[in-house]
Amino acid sequence: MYGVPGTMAKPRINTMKELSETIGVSRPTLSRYFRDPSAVRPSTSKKIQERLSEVDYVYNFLTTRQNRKSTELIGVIVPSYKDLFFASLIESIEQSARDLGYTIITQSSNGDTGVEANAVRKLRSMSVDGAIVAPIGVGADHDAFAAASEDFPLVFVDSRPVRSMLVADFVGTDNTQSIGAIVEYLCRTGDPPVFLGMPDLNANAQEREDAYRAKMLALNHEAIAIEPAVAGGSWEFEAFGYTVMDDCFGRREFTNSTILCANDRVAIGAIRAANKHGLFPRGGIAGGGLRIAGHDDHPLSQYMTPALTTVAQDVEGIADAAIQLLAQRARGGRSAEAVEVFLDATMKPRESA
Amino acid sequence: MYGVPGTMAKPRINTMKELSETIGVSRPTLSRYFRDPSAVRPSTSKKIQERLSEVDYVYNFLTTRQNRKSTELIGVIVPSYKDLFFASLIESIEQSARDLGYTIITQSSNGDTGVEANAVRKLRSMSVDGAIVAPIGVGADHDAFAAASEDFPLVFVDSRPVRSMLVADFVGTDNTQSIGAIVEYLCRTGDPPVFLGMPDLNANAQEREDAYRAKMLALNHEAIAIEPAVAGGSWEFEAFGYTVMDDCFGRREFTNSTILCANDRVAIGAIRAANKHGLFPRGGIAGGGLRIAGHDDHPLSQYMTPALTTVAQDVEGIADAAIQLLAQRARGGRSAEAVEVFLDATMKPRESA
DNA sequence: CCATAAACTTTACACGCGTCAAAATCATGA
DNA sequence: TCATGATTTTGACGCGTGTAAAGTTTATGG
Repeated sequence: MYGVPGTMAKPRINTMKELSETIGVSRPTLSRYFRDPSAVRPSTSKKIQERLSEVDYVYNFLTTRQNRKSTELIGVIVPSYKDLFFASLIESIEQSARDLGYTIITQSSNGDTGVEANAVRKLRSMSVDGAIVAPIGVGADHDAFAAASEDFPLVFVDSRPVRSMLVADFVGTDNTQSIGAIVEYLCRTGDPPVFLGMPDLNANAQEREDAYRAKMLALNHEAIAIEPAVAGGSWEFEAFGYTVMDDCFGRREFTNSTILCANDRVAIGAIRAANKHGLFPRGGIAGGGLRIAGHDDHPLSQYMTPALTTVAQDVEGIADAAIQLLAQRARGGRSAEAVEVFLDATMKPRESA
Repeated sequence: MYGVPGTMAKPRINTMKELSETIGVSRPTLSRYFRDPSAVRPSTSKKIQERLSEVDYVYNFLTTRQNRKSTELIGVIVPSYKDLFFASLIESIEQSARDLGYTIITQSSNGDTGVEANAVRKLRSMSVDGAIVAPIGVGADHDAFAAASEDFPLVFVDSRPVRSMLVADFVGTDNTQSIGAIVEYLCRTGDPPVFLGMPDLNANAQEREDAYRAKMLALNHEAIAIEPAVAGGSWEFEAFGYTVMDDCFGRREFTNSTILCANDRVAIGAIRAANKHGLFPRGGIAGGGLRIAGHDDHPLSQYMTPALTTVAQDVEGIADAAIQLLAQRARGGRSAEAVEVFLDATMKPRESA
């Protein structure tokens, strides 16, 4: 089937043994060539290379990985694909990994700790060299992670596993710095902000609120957290932000405030609520009354109206640091001490605050 | 490292042989048990199950797949993770696949045909049972796909491969129906729309414009496509939509038109441009003048201001149909004829038009 | 042309599991 | 208790590749 007009297919070679016969070198030599082309004599290397281009040979991924001491596989688990922050993270991880010759196995835990545990188990069964996990946090399967960390290095990103889970590497944004920066900015440019948290699904929820309170205290302002009228157990952050603020604005509360949201997706929902209530009159530009700010620099935040003022996480930096750390651990090059890498976020002042 | 306080780890079992010894059954019996627990005597099944819960055994994924006739691996290739349409698609695919016992290998081609070809090659090396590909289209590596389709069934989703590439299965939205529906809606509720295309990166670009022209013709209206002032070679659709319309609106063109965008991401950029120019005065709600509509029902489209009127693709339906089709092909249950499944999209009238 | 080292070939075993055939054991009913 | 059939065990081979040891060929320098 699948007729391919106009091209004649190269002869298909299925195994390395077969290939070695048609190419005229021994199988071990081929094996060495694939591991490192410069490990064989230049004339041989050239010969292999030439014949290789004339046939259609694909190495057997499964078998090679089984027999290598290292599978060069790295697992990635995120709570959701449908979150552009995680999507950006995966894209960066895939690129950084490609450069180092790693293959990425991505899985979504779908915000479900059971699915997350299964994903971790699958990574164990695949003998990955390491895993990068953006954890769910609340209700995580302690044992699954503990067992996995016996098998391979584990680097948490975005948010740290909840307290007392296990001591492991972490790469992420320093919430104290990032929230501190935007609180400072907001206080400097207008009213001190109130805080709209995110659903309590991972450590960032608490950390960012704590960072907000600390900075407000340091700046001698009263910290005020908006009490959500709805239970926030879901990862639908926009809906959360919208519902909570629609409720507030409906009661004419916070309609003239500066609102710092725990992340951009919540902020996008909040902006939507504000626009519904007509609270950004000047063509969408904040004008001294209501202001809304976020956290993360979500790819669409600049397309909101008003364009969302936020702090940008260094996604590429996080991805790169996580991969590097994993690679070092895999080579046994790091101390046994858990490493925590905190990257700075940078202010993105735009229209909304 | 990674001290785990308070829990005593179960004894680690590495191989099936080891497991069979500690459990007291033979290895082949275990193998049969894992394939189908009901294939062994109930008493044996129970015994295995009990002992299994007392130890920490993970099967070797790599080895099992190597030896099975079917790897139960399905590859997925998308042009980008940072596009919520594809992200939704992947999430749905992963779920549908999970139900059928498949493991998904996801890769992003990053809008690069070279990367796409490599991804296809990797899937071949992994001996996947099949692959679901949202193709780039323009400049695709014909040979890579042709070779792959010799190895395993290939289902294209979202957009069909460019003409003459190869005859393969397709699952996606019927652009004629979806564009037709929204053109009809727009004509019925206001001015007939002009069309703002998407960068010419896959078949949808041309198909949707064709569908627009056909429907306009059928409705006896003049078809007008906005000529983009910028070259649109990138997947940054929001930037494309914003730049093109910012340019138009700056010249006071189309400021009072109904604009149908080829997809929501373009529309989001266009809305941003409109808001920048103050073209949605009534608190963001379209009021008979400028109207903007999209295509896809991007997860954030309802949070735009004005909320984006669009047509929703049946993402779950696409994912499910693709997996089902692949599963049937893998079992050899389908004819050799290429199958094309077209799903209907549903109108999502909101505020923007 | 020969000594020497580098590169190669040959041969062999390993990895962990699927799978098959033959032998041994078990459960069931008469 | 025994015959019978179902289940399990034993032993073996296969998958495609990594890898090591031992022997053979090739390149290099004198």
